[in-house]
Amino acid sequence: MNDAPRPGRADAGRTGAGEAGPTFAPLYRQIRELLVRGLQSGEWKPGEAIPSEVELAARYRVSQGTVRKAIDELAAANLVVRRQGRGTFVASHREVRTQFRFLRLRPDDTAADVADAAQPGVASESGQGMVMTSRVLECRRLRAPSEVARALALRSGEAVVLIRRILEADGRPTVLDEIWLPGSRFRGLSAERVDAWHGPLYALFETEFGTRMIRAAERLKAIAADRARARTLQVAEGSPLLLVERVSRTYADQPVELRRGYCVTDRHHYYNELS
Amino acid sequence: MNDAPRPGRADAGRTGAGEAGPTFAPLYRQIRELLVRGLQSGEWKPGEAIPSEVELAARYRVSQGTVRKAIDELAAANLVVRRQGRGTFVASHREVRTQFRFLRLRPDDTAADVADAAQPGVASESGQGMVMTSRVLECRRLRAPSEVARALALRSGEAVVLIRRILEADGRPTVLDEIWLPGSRFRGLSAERVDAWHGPLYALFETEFGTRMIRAAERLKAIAADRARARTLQVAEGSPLLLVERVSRTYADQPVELRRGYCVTDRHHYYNELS
DNA sequence: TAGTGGTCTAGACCACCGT
DNA sequence: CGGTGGTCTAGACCACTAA
Repeated sequence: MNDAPRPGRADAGRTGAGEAGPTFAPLYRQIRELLVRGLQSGEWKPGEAIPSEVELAARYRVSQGTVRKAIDELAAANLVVRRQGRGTFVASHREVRTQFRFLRLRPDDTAADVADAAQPGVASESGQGMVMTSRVLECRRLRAPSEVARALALRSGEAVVLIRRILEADGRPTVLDEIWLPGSRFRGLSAERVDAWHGPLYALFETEFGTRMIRAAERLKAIAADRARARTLQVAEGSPLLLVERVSRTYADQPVELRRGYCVTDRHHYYNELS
Repeated sequence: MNDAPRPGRADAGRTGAGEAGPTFAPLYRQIRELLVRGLQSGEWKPGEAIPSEVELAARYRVSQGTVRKAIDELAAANLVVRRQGRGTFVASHREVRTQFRFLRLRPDDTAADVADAAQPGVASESGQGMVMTSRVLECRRLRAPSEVARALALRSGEAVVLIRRILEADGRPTVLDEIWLPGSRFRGLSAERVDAWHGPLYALFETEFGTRMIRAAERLKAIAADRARARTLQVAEGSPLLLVERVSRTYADQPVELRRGYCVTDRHHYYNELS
């Protein structure tokens, strides 16, 4: 990162210094991006430890404090998990801590939620009993409809995979998921493969297809169940359903999943915390 | 915070050291709590600057770095806003930056949202045109129903204020809000007062009643419009509505608002980002 | 015991802001 | 210009974990 004893200059050795590009980022942000590149390239895989702070400081010729600040941001973005005395690990959807991060639907009874939620971020972790069983209705490959192509940043007509599945809670159909994935990333994906997998879908994607979902944006609407979906969810036609439309992204903000979840919210609700 | 030259001891001068209480927090966390107390007590009011980092460091006999880390956490929790070269300011619902923080309903057309959202937190700030006009239907005082009392941590039967209002977008009724507030905190609140106020409701609460909403938890459901609400919202009875139930809290996690918003989501959606 | 992340300090310099 | 937050460093010590 720097070559000689540096007199505290904040921008020594900046990438692209002096060029027309965007304003230059501080050192710790450059380090952060280098680390992200390491994660993206698979240099360090989910569940594994990244090098220690001192080692990274030596590698990049930077103080430990600077590396620390870089890692702090990665931890805040849930790309990495710190464990005192052990090291810093690449986040994985296989771990219990993180696997409920993208699952906001909860059973109503949960005494937690609105009631307590004394600790800002911690309350969400208590969501345990959420054992919904998945049943795949179909999994087929087709050409992307234009609106799916747009969401996934594909050319219209490119190959995509469509998974339709039901999530059941206590034997009751609760969520109908329609999941669109880019065909190129998910070659061998099949209904059997999904059904055989025990655990979160994102863990399957991460382990078997090397695609880690990093963040997502959701739009929620209340809609009336059409005939087909009402039937599938075993509710009356016209019943109110919560539609959760999600676009998930991996490193470099590349969209890799479009998901529409149609949720029966008689016994469940979507939980969110604002701050 | 400490008395003499301290040899790097991490827990010198801890509050309650040696007692049975919870495990002791690091220095910067104690400082953070002191600052929160200052905010809570009104020592520094919304919009005002808090003392500079060096001044606080001197006051608490701590290094600037420790104060900095404390303030970092307050900034992360949106209690405070840093402005380089100017100072650190108490967050206020009167400011444009923060006033859309608790408003997740957006018009569908928004080209942003799911489509781009290139920067995690930044995308949300673009929500500008959200100019919905408020019309108060009623504002009355009554005894808290048990379930409202529970949410607001009041004794059942204590005085509460109920505000019912309509939010209109482009002249169309879009949200029906039922807002419950503890009577004790909101003495002079009336329909006229709310109607006369231009700007976010939370800005009114903050400025006129000294109650700042810090964070909130929401539960969302899709429900069918009953006769009364359908009429108010000018939709067909049985139409799907997005019910957003929110409990807002102020300092010390005290609940001070229970709000139920019934949203027509034909032209709008609830937006959320996961990470 | 050795290695890791976590805390705290002290001091330097920078970028930005208002006067 | 002086003051503020922002970056970076170097070094000390702590708490925790695993061997």
